[in-house]
Amino acid sequence: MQNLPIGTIAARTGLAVSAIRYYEDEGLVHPGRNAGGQRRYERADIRRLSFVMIAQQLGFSIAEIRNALASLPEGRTPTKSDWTRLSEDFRTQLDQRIERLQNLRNALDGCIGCGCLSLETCALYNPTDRAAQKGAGPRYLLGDSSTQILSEIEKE
Amino acid sequence: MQNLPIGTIAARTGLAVSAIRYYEDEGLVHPGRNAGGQRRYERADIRRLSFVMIAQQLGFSIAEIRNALASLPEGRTPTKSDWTRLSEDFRTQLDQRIERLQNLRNALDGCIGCGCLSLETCALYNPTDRAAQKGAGPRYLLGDSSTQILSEIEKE
DNA sequence: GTAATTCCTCAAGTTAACTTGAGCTCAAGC
DNA sequence: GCTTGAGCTCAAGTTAACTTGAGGAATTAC
Repeated sequence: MQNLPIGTIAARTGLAVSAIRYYEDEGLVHPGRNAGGQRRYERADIRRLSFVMIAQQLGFSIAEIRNALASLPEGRTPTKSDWTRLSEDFRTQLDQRIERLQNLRNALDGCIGCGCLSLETCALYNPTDRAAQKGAGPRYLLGDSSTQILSEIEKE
Repeated sequence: MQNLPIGTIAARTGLAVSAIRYYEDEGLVHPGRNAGGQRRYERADIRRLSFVMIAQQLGFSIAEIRNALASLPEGRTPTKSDWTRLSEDFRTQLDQRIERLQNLRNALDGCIGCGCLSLETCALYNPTDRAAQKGAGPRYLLGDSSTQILSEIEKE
């Protein structure tokens, strides 16, 4: 339970040995060492690494995953409630991603989908109530970094 | 309509000039050249590049976007129905992504969320009806490449 | 007890998606 | 008509997330 070598972890997670070592460099796992200096993992690390893989699939970066994993205890094997807490935060982020994708899909349906990209009334340009936005200017679906995409689509 | 320089395109899309040139190398736009050898874009290219930006936001790779754009005509300005066709395919892919995220969220709710990662009945392991899966083995939520994640979660 | 595995470190390479810089040419303004 | 801001090309650098390789040590198997 306290002494699994890296090859075993690799076999059981499907990760490459090099990837597991990389994750250690990135602070996602913290295996111990045996007398000969080889890494020794606990069973809990398999779950930890599985979480990393799932999160990666969902498009989270290693930095974000490290952040999420920070809520797990290092000294002891995580309990159910440790995992629950972690996955609640994680779920919140997931929900946001899903919502964003859905908003975009809906907007695309009404905008690119109808070929109307150039219209003033384009849903991508003004998802909510246009009249209500005076001083601050319009808010966009894609977030701040993409503001210009949409205002430019409108101009065309 | 036929002679916008790259700086104008950059200003109107919010893309960096270097990014626009990069997209040309990647085959996403095909501007003409003027007598002096400078790139000259059409208005339609702004929409084309806007589409690239939106697709990027949605997590599509340049290769995927190039593929999607392949359904647009090169010789003439795309019509409404050209865009409609493109965005229908695109929407299908979007729908799949959203569905996948939702499946995962639901599975996480019932699995990592409850701390049950080790259970035989784990939703991540067997999202549908386990009894119905005999010869082919279980199907997983994360897709083929992640098969091992989930079977290993179950073992733990 | 030795041969075959497995593991270790550290440096360098890889892919995607761009940016930066050098050195040089075009074009637009006054 | 020349100065100055755009553009051009091509090579090299950048970040994320890893992989590959070299050279050597620890384990395991028989």
